[in-house]
Amino acid sequence: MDETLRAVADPTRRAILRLVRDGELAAGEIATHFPSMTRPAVSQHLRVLADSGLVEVRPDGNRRMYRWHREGLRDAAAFLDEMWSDRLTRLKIAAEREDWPERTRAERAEQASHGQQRKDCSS
Amino acid sequence: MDETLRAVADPTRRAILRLVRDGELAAGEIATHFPSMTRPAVSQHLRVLADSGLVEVRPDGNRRMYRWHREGLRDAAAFLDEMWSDRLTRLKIAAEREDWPERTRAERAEQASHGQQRKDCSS
DNA sequence: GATCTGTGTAAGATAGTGCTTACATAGTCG
DNA sequence: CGACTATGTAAGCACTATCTTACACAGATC
Repeated sequence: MDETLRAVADPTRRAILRLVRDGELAAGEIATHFPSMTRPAVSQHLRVLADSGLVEVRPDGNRRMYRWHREGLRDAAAFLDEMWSDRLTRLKIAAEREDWPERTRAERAEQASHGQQRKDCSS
Repeated sequence: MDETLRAVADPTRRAILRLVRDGELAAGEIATHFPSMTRPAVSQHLRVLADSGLVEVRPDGNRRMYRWHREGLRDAAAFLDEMWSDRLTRLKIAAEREDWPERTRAERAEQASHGQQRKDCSS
């Protein structure tokens, strides 16, 4: 998840993600969208995105086609939702679990880091 | 937004955010949660979080109280929602705007970087 | 097979991050 | 005031990130 968030923190990489979000594009095609930067630089960004699971690669003859991989953002989205939900919501959840917030503040911080899927609200 | 995402990409800083999410804590109090690291290191993390707008600071006598600032994550959340929403949803939005996707792929990638608020679905 | 095209990788320069120790500063309390 | 407490800042160091140029290599094409 560190890797994912760090990957997404770069504006060039976010722009690449938007380019490949709907359909796949060849590496060179992607590179032409960034005339201010050399092709190898773009290639390295693509590698970072692929390593963090944000895009998938498919060889096509000579070329390598990149496409957006939705699941790559799942953990990051889960973190944001966890942070975003308000105190009342989380208190209610805690109450349903018969947890007592004061006792579990640290524990929840711990457990929340590796479970919990995103509430799907837009797809 | 780069700054925000980069701030959140660090696991120590995410842990700090969870600590101050519900109520404010003094810097020293926060530092005690990270025995593996010196107090100045934590102080520097707090500075990064404050600079990126993810926490707010309030002097209290001798101490400095930190608390979670929800709006700090807004742009980051908006980006995730933009990426997360599926092709059909975005096509529908484009249709309502009378945009034609093929023509506007690059344009949307451009404009999407600085508008659009998050659909609030958990608070 | 020779060559062109598309693409990744290596090496190196430069800048940035994240820690540590040592120090500075501001408020509190006797 | 003087000492104690809470905290930020400075300097330095190791490590990492992000570029560039030069090169390697696989697949297409003649």
